[in-house]
Amino acid sequence: MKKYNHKQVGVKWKKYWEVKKLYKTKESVDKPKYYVLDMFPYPSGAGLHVGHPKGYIATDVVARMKMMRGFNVLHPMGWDAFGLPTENYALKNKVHPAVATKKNIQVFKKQLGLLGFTYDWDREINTTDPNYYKWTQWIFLQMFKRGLAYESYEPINWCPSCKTGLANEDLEDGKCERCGSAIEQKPMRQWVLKITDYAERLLNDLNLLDKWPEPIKEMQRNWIGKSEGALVRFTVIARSEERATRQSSGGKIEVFTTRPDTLFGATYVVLAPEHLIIEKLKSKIKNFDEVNKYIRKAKNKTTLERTVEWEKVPTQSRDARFSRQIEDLEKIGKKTGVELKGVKAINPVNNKELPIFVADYVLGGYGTGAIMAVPAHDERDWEFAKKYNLPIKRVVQPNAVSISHIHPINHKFDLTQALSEKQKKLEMLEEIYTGVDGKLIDSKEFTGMRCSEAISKIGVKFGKLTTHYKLRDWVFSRQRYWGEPIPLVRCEKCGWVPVPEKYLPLELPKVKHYEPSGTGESPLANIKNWVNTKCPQCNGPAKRETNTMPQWAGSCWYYLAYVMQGISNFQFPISNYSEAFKYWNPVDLYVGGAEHATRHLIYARFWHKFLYDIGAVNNIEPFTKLQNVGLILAEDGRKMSKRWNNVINPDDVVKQYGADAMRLYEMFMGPFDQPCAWSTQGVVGMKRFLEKVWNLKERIIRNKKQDTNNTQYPIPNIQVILHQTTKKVTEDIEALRFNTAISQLMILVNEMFRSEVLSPKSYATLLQLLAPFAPHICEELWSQLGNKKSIFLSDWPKYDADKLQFDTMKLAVQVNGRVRATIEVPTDAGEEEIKSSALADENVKKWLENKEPKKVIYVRGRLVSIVK
RNA sequence: GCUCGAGUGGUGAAACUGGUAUACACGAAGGACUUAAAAUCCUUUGGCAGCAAUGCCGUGCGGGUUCGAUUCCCGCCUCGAGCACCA
Repeated sequence: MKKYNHKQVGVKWKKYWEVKKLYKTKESVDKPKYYVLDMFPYPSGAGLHVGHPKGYIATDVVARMKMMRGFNVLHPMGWDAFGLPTENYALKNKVHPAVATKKNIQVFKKQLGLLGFTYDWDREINTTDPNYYKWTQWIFLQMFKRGLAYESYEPINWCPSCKTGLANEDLEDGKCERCGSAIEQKPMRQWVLKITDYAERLLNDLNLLDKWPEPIKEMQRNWIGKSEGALVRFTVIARSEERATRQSSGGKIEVFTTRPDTLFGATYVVLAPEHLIIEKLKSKIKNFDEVNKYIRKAKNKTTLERTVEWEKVPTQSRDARFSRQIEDLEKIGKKTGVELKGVKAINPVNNKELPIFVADYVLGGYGTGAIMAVPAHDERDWEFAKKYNLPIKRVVQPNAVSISHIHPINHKFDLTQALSEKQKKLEMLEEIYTGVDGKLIDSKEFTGMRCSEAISKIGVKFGKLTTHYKLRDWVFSRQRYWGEPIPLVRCEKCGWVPVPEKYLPLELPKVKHYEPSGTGESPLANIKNWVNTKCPQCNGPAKRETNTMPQWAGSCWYYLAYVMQGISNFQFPISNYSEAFKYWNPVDLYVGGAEHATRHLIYARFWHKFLYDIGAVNNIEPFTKLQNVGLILAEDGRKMSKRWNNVINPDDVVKQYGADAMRLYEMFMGPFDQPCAWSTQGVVGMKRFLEKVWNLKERIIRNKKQDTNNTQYPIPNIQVILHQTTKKVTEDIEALRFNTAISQLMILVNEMFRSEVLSPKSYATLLQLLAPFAPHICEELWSQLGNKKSIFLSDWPKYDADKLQFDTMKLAVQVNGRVRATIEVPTDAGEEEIKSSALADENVKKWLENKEPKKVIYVRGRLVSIVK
């Protein structure tokens, strides 16, 4: 008997699959489709570590099973290759980014090739291929034509180290997500996509995604950040202490509030330090110098907060620079502000004059940058009012129910007393109520009205009901080289003119120098003969847009590109692909890291909805089911990184233990979406298991030669376990519970191992069930059984629901909730029969102490519980 | 601070809808084979007591509901993730 040689088996079958084109996806066959997609990798210079393929293995297991279950499966792979890392790498190593990209892709492809995936490489895509990005450009132009891409001069996030503008999504704690530098606000010209037009749909349609992880949906909801409220205008007057008359200042402050019902409780108004009205009121503000000084300090503080890397500074070893920064921050304090003396705001509900403050706790970038403060019903306003001794006025009386929620009630608790204590505290303004379960007090004609009703009534009467989102429009231009050129031309006569479709792709010019200029201009601006062009409309002199698209552009539609690849090589028009889109969309299963929750996954949903609106696709959500991959950590429990020198290369693992052992191990490690540390010992265990499967084959041969009578172990046992395993493996793979599927396969193999003999049929079934996880070895053993066709062309095993149980079953017998005996009864025994045999058990009798049981409960197939 | 998610052997982890907690694997210990080692195979492996049968304890902590709780309820602790003055 030949020993299992993973290397030989691996090479042999990879070649066979390639030659037979086994994984070539066919169009429009008479089968249901299944589209299973991985988040395509960014081919970096470092190559893959063992963590990367985890998701790919999972989709491969699903793809193989679906194939065997009769689906027409699309399981493609490609490269998301534009972006800063490659460009920076290229600059550092003095190679062109296109060259570096090509090389990196080769390495990645070779590494992936070792693992035996079912990718249809005929559909490979690459976002940096002009043939690909002409469509990225085309989609952008469609947005431009419909007013969804616009030019803006607003200040944006600027990373001084990467020398480019960034979208909100690209920030982490106010720092550049890529390099960690503090972000500056820099006013500059940029292209922006109106994603906010889709905010409501992006939010609502999350409800359709019942196969997405709840946390991801929650993150998107937070990111979109919808809040409903009202805009209310406060007139600003000039008021001097000497003169008792109001003087119009000409200014108005508009505030956004979600609680217009508390308008009667507003006791002051607060502006963000960035608010423009402050400058306008300059002449009316008596303490303008003080205010101005404060504003500078506040802005400084924001920068400081962004610069200090709290989490990276251990308390013991803060260096002088950090200590100083932190000290400065602490000196400035938490919520601070300054009153604008000489001006007041008029509350529209009661004509009262309210003081106006500028304070750091109001953000310039949200709402209108101004708020009305209701300290009695808002935590932050309350804090501020306490600190600066400002008046607090209650206008909401909470319901008794909501009071009792504040104080947890237990049995020894006197509710009436608690209520009155709570009431006292509220009245003394020692505590506040911020909820909406209550009625208005002291609010003129609205007194007595429920908060929820008053929100709209007061909102409509004194302001305008509106909805606000945290989501900002997507800053879509980058001042860097390695990205898709934005296909627009600036003509003095015609303005911005799109590059006509027939001239797409607008190719990225090949240049020697592509360093970022840092001036806010893209490096493309220096290439005169590229920049200077003719207007497509009037043929007059014109200049090209020199900014490029952000890294996320190409991944917004790539799942459609794989489908297009099956039809023709990216030919216009889009209608060429309608049929194919109709067949393959949406993606049935999408697997990837959770870090994409608020970027790629929002952007792609946005683009897809847009493509739906222009009739390019006919469904409104691109991904039916989303599954997150849990990170694989290094053996030491840290993230795998060059820095820690703990990276494990999949090539080495494959070489030593084989692709099948590695695949099996990564699926067995633990729940798929949980992070887990790598263990080389674990891989060894999987190799042992595969050897066991290999050696089992011997028992079939022996069966042919020898008499089957002399066996202690009845074969029917294997039959039952085989049916159980078929059921469990099928269900578990569908639900992506790979670890328990594999453990069930191990149970089956252990059982087969205990048996002297094995029928070829049982063995074949085992191989089929194991094949999605360990394709090479199963294919080999399958062919050794005499099969001429690939195991993946065979039909997935079916189980018989009647054969899932043994003839007898073991039941636990509990007396007063404790297991005191185990009885064995025929599986088809009736309830009475089982109860009496439980009561007849010696041990049960002992624990019953000859008393009559009060109650006997039988739980089907589980246990008998006797109450003494 | 707020919102989720999670705490089970030496380790990764199982457990259907409230029904025998620790499946499966790793590691460890002992044994067989071997000149020896590796590999392989067999046995043991939650804790305590006991020769054993068996008993008691045990799923982060404290309570509760139940014949029965890892699972449900209340309160707390720890860890992880996300958001972080969003009016």
